[in-house]
Amino acid sequence: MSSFSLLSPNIQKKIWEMRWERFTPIQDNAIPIISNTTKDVVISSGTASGKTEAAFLPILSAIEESGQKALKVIYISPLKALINNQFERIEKLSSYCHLAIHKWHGDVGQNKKKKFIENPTGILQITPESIESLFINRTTYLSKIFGEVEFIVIDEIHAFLDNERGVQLRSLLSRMQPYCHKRPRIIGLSATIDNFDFVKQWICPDDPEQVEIIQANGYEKETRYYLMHFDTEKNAQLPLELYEDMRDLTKENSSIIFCNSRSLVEEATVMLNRLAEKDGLGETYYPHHSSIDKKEREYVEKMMQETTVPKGVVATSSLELGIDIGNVDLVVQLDSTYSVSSLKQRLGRSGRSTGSPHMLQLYSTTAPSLLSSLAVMELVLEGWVEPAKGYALPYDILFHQVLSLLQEYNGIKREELLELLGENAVFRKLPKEKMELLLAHMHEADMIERIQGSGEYIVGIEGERVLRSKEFYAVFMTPEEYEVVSSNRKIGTLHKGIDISEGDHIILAGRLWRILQIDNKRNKVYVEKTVGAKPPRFLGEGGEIHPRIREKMMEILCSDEEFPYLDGKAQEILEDMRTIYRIKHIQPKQRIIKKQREDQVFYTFTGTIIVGTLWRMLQVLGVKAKIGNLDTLTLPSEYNLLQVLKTIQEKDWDVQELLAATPAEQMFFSKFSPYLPQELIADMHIAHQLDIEETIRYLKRYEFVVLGE
DNA sequence: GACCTGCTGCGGGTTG
Repeated sequence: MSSFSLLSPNIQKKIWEMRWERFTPIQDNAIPIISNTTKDVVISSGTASGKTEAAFLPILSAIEESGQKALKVIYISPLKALINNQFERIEKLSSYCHLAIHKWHGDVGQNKKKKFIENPTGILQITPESIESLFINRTTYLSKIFGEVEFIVIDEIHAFLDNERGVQLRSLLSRMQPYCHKRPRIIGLSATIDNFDFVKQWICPDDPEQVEIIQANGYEKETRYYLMHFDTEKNAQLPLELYEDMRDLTKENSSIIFCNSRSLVEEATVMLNRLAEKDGLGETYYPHHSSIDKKEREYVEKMMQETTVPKGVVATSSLELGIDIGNVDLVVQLDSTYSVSSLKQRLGRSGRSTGSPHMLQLYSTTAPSLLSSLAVMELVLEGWVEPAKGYALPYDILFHQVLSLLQEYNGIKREELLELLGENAVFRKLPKEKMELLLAHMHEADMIERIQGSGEYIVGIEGERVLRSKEFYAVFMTPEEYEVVSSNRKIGTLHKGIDISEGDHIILAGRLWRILQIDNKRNKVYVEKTVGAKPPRFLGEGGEIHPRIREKMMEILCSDEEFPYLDGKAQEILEDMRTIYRIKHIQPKQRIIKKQREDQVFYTFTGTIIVGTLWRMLQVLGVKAKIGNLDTLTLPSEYNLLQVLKTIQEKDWDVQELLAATPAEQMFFSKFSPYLPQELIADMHIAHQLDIEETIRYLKRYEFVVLGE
């Protein structure tokens, strides 16, 4: 235990008390670097590898004394639930150190917040949105809170790398800096990710090379996995045999059953409980997704932690991040995930104790889903994950942060504002003239005003309206919802915009309900218990699929490789899909266009952004195409597609042409984009949705083969 | 062709 001697006596005492025999590999690697250097650190490894302790043991040792007088550590989490989980964990570790630990998020009462503000010491656990609220509502306390901070720990940092929420958080970290006596060290905790260069840049843009990456060396748990296929007709309910198989598998094991939609979670829960009832066991499966009431979800989480008999939780990605539901034996994935990192994270949730293997059961219900499941699983086995790439162009968050900054400074000179933005890690690279354009636009719309005389900017009348809303703090979009209520008990929510009527029967939170009344004014739906119902629909958007997954699918189609983890039916379906590729000797460097009687289908096998760009290019050339399942392009057979693709390749594309062909309702859209001038929305659309260079490279890289009827 | 995340201050009412 070489790391042991680096820790303070009180922490050592705690470790003796907990009877730890050894540190995990990640802890052994992290403790010396956090203790003996002043570097920023990323600790990257799977769930349950002891990352929290790897960071907090040395941090608590370092701040044990000074932390009793001032706030020394800010722990930032993407989830309130994670803060609540980690609160107990960190409190336990620090029980001999006399350090205060404070929770601050939307569910924490005003009294506790007031108490902390008056005497900020020790450790603060907080969400990005609540940090935003400090800058807006507690401006006079910022020096007192941030002045002595030495460590900023960011949990699940991978959840912040590619989205607007991460831009907001990174901006807030930059905004903290002027209040801190010295730059706090940033410690990121992450699931396994790729592209560490990007992460280093994110953490410390001024000196990325000083950031140290710590990974567990080599040791990986044994993984057992199996894929079964149950062919299902389009839009039909999943076959009973599938549910029976799933029931058998989860009868004697605790499990998480991941589904790709909330509706399916509801359907599967009811079906599995019916089967369990036949065994005389009653309710042993519980649904978990974001449209189920929070209290109900917390009950399920707690019950999973404490149960001694095998139970199953049927979930969406709501259980993908580190919410503690205890250990489960088995993870089931119903149809392919949309990303490799998602499957990897889900897989990591199985394995009851350190000795027992990860267990994963994949099911597929359609041929394309089988192929995708296989590709994603093979990429997990190869150790590949989607690389972090960031949020392309953050003008929407710039708008948001300008309002928040004006509130924070309560009047600021134009030059000072531009200087602050120029120092901000996420806005510094934006062109000056675009920033000026945004300020002029905000001024014109009364979002901001200039005080006569001093010329300082302040929040304008319209800006107040945006800033003073509780919707302001979070930068991501949320759908409008009804609250579903039964005799004064909250059950969950339904999306507005989905067709529902009084008298409809729905499944929600694993139970069957009849809709009594829809109150559009109060956004409430009143229900009563019933029998016989279908799950409701929810709104959703298609996401982005990385090209590598599609390429892998094509490689699988073109090879003879056998996958021993497939059942007979899956092998049969795969062989079926492979036939035409074998007969025509198709290679992975080729892509095929199947001519049919009335149309032709182009099997692109590349990522969504490239297909989207290609589709827009076809439109500019007057070629009408439809994007279908698996990102295929279907177009009338009269076109000579080979000729068209050649034209696209040789044309000198101007992105403005593609933009001009894009109707307003298909332009980039986010929570704050409606407040931007057209020019900046267009810039964002280009940066986020179009990739001419990659699309041309794709066309050059592959050979396209036309197959007849 | 989907999923997930977050939130102030204040006024008015209710509950222990």
